[in-house]
Amino acid sequence: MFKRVSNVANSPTDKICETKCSDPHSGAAGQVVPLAMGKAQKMGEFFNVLSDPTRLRLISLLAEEEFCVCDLAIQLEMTDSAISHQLRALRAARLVSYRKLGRQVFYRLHDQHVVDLYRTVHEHLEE
Amino acid sequence: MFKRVSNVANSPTDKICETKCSDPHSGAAGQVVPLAMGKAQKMGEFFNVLSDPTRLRLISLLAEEEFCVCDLAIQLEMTDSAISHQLRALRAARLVSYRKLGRQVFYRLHDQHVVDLYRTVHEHLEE
DNA sequence: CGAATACATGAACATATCTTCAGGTATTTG
DNA sequence: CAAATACCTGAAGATATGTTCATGTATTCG
Repeated sequence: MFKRVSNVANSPTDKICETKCSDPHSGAAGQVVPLAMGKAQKMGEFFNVLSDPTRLRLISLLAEEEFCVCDLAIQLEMTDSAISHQLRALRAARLVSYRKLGRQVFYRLHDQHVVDLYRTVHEHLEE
Repeated sequence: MFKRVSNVANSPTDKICETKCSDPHSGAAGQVVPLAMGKAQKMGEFFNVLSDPTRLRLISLLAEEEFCVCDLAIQLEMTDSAISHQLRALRAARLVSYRKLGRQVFYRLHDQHVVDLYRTVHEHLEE
């Protein structure tokens, strides 16, 4: 009993609060397993892309229509470079697509799913 | 024409790419306004809380049932302190509620909305 | 072709973030 | 009451992040 099962990271002095899940390996009833590390990492990275104000403002514009980098920079009153860096992050997360037209690059949201998520949270915070 | 309207932050040498939004103040047709700075900040903070793997794993557990701090620490194989710090962040964001029972504190998700958002994104990343 | 424009990129710097460590409070138990 | 337990908190250190600056590439135009 009270085995901590190689709980390496825990405090030096093992404590005893076995409310309902003392030994995860005892095939008890309420088997609740946390999200796996890898998936938690991926999911965190996804939310992290949405955690920057500049990127959210870009998304708010692209939710309306397509824009080239320069216009985005003008509307947000930031340098082309800063915008380009952030668009790079949005591209890496596959949240935006783009098409080249001459020397301009027009960005748009990759799919409706992003817009839905954005609007859902936007409304949720309007309280 | 070509007024940049106090575009202080932009590059030193003003450039000229007036695709469709040169002067936001000219009451033109496609009036697209970015998300306000303040709201973008708030929204970013919200997503930021969900951008940490540990907090997401906590949410994944609390989506199933109520847990005390110690049990959460055991399941995630982390120190009570680390968990407590993260629960503090989740509390500040009003994502979790808690009730004290003796010397234990049981946490639960504040409302179903969080669970919905978590599950939506979770499924979205399962591709 | 050469200059200007539109965009991308790497390095650097300042700032933010997360875990650990060392304590501190409150409740329970012997 | 004293010790142990459950949890909280501030400071510190390592790491991650975002903007700026300087530069590079590609396209257009004179």
